[in-house]
Amino acid sequence: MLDSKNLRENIDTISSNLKKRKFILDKSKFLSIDKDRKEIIVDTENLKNKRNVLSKEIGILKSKNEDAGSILKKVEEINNTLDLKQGLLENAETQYNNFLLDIPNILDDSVPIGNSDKDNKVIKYSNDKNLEILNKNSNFKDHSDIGKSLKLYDQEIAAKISSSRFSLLFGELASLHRAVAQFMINEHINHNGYTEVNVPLIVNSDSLLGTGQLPKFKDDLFEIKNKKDFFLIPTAEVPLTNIFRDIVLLEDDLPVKYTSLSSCFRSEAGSYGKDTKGLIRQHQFEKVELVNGVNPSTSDESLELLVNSAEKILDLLNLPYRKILLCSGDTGFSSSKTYDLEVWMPSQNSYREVSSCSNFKDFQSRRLNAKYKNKISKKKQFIHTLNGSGLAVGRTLAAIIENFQNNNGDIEIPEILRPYMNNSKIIKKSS
RNA sequence: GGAGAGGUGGCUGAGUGGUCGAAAGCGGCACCCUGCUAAGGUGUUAUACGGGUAACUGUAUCGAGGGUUCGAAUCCCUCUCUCUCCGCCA
Repeated sequence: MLDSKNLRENIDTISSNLKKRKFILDKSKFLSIDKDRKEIIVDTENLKNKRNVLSKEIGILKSKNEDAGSILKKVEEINNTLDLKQGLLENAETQYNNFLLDIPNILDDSVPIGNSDKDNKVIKYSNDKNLEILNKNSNFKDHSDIGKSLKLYDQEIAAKISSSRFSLLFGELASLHRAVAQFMINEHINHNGYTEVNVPLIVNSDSLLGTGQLPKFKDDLFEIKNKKDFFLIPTAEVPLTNIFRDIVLLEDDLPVKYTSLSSCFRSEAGSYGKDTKGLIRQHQFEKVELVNGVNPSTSDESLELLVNSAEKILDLLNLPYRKILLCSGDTGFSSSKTYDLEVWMPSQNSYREVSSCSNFKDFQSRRLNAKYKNKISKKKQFIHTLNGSGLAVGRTLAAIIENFQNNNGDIEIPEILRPYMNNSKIIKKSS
């Protein structure tokens, strides 16, 4: 949510900024909504003031045992008009709030202008030497076929147990999955300054409103039916970021950096027929999430650090990937600037997103009411929040399987993961 | 799941219908004192939004939402969270 004061005072600048992401701000509508609301507020406040003054007089008269009849009548009149105004006020407030909630975040100046993902800017390609080796593999298969032929992956049984878009991993592939997750979160804890948090996987609607999944993106969520106001988390961003909701941090405590390995649940409504094979698009998947609450003066640097932490995982796994700066048209609603990391998926001959790192500035913290106390001004100010995946575990596993497959269908275990796999080097078909 | 108790300012804790945004203490801040010295004194100290150059001033907020009333921290209803006991349980 944008700062309404800022919007009022800089409406032209903000409007042209939002235009970059194809959002047309109805300036005159905002100004009139804003003005109407204010007039009604001033109006009702004045009436309330009158009532308060008169009520006090009544109290004084009554304590002296004097008659307060005439004043009572006046107050009654005031209350009647106040009742009428109340409806108007509520109406004006809803209009005002809805208008503000529908406005996306202001884009950072460094975000390239563009319409779609085609206009995203590639910052760099990494580890691309693997690419050549892979292209020479004549028996090349996708990760789900490799898993199946090793008898370590099954989607059909998962469909029986649950439904489509679920998977079962067996044996060493299950272990490898766990190893990937362990490795990732350990990196962030041990080398990137993160505090591990174990979070609730079920959250209430307030939390989802705070991070922006609600009200706009309800269809993407799993809602728990028999328990009202319960949802499965689509990402650990929700519980982690909501740690900051309604609290005031000390400036010296910033930045606060939390990480969590959690399951994530997404309904994937509207993606029928897309990525039906394999681990790419599942209703349930694991992800290591990184969340920062920072001093507003340092959030630009924090975003770079955050994306570097995620990149390092791919580097250490020696997976080919590219780093992308999303263009104005592709940057998410709440984000002011977003980097994506995309890992090379040879079977699809394309790069697939494994991480998305965003700086929300004060857009989320305003909704969350997440503040810190400024040491100099002693004022409470909104923190800046950031988050990023570090990384999506299932997709990373798929990328490992595909990029580290051998001609004979075995999977080589990336060196950095071997300590997590009893030092074995390879996953072979058991005969 | 059953029974009970309770949610008041940074903290502790008064306040059961009327000059209560809220006593007192602690803590914080400012100044003063400097032979009561790991002390003493005085003052000050919530947040959000609005009006005013400013002094100042208005409205709202005592877990949340609704209700009663001219007037609610205080009465009624619903919800929620915490604590204690019992049951169940990984």
